[in-house]
Amino acid sequence: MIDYKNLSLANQVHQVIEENILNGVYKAGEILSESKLSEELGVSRTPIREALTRLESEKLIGITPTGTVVLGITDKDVKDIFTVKMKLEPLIAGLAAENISEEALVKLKDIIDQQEFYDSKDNKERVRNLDTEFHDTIYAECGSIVFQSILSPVHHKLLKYRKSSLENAERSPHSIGEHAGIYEAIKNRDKELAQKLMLEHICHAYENIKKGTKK
Amino acid sequence: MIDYKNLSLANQVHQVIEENILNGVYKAGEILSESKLSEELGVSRTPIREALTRLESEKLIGITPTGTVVLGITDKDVKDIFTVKMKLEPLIAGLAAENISEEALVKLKDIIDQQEFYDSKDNKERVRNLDTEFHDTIYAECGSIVFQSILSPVHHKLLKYRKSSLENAERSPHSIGEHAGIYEAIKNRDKELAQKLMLEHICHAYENIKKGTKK
DNA sequence: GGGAGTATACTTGTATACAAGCATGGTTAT
DNA sequence: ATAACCATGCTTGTATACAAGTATACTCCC
Repeated sequence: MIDYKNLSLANQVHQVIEENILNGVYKAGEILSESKLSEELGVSRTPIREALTRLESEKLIGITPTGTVVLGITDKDVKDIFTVKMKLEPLIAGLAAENISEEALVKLKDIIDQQEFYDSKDNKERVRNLDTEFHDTIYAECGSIVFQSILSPVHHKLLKYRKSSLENAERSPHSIGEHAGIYEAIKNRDKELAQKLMLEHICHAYENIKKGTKK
Repeated sequence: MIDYKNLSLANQVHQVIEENILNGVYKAGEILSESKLSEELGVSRTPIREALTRLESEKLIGITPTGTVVLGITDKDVKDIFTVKMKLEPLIAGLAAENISEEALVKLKDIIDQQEFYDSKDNKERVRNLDTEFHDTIYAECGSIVFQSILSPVHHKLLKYRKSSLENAERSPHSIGEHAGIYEAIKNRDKELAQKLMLEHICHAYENIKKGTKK
């Protein structure tokens, strides 16, 4: 399977703008102009528009004939996202335990190993990106395009909040340990355990985020 | 709130292509060409591309540098969609019972009245479109952009299957009756009842669809 | 006849030019 | 001074031209 993502300017633009929104560089309420983005990023309006179109379907921005406004995500959105994750993601973990391929198992193990490595090097950003990769891999291997298409964008939106959570020095090793547990359960094809551990993993992540946003 | 949907060619194109995919006019595996769509629909490639970009994020098509392939939805997707709906939509109904505005209540009532009217006129298509409007209104009124953005596209994907279900002569009045029950519960701000009735409504719809696809 | 190489006709991806609408600010007239 | 009107510069929306890559089919050579 060829990964075309690296080839397209529009995809790169999408990632950049998405990250800027989630990290607060483009703040909620701010007006984005296609022309300005075009100049800033050094590409024409066409790939910019394509990226904006996708960001709109993710509800991160709102496009009107008179301007494009940043919506971003609120604390309430985060709460709702975790509600969705708690309801659906254990199911996914169970499905993955049934359907995952051997290559994907190797990939999951590799992600966990890398997470441990970069955590020991205190490279938070890599750990965070690998967290996304871990969950995305499970989404991709559950065998359901419906669940994948719902959870993948939803999980991505937690970027900023995962950032504050995983930068909590205590949370990071716990999270990686939980990943390892989930991996083992999936590897052993233990559907029930995978579901249980995934639910706990999400609950812990949410509790940690709540702690982080309150202080 | 102004509805800009009617103004844009790209939105119209999106609707047309989406409908053609869901209704099987464009079959799974078929290759769509931007140029051909452009000629067929009488617009330039630009709005076509915008529509295809959105359809890709809905996972109804897959875009590669060598062509655009129709993915459509399978029976398994429908099963997964109902799993998602059963998990999330009762929550939404409960939230709507808490948050819905008076105008939206009037709108829901009006939708139900129209459904009864068009059902008596045997206008299945209008009944079906009103079903979408009923659920979309509840999504919009639950006060959560996250839930709305997940459930709205997911519900839309059932178009073809809703078609076969609601064209079942017996299901249609039942469905409308269930809508009325949900409306009453939301109007009375009875959260628990709204949740319960919504779950039942979805279960019935799914059972009916299963019956329809098996024969 | 079969195989290799090339040309052609597609595909998506990108850039740019043009159109229409709106908001804002300046200017002019009262 | 104030109000109305007009022009200017923005916005998104659309069309079109060009670029790069690929698959296929045809032709030529062996």
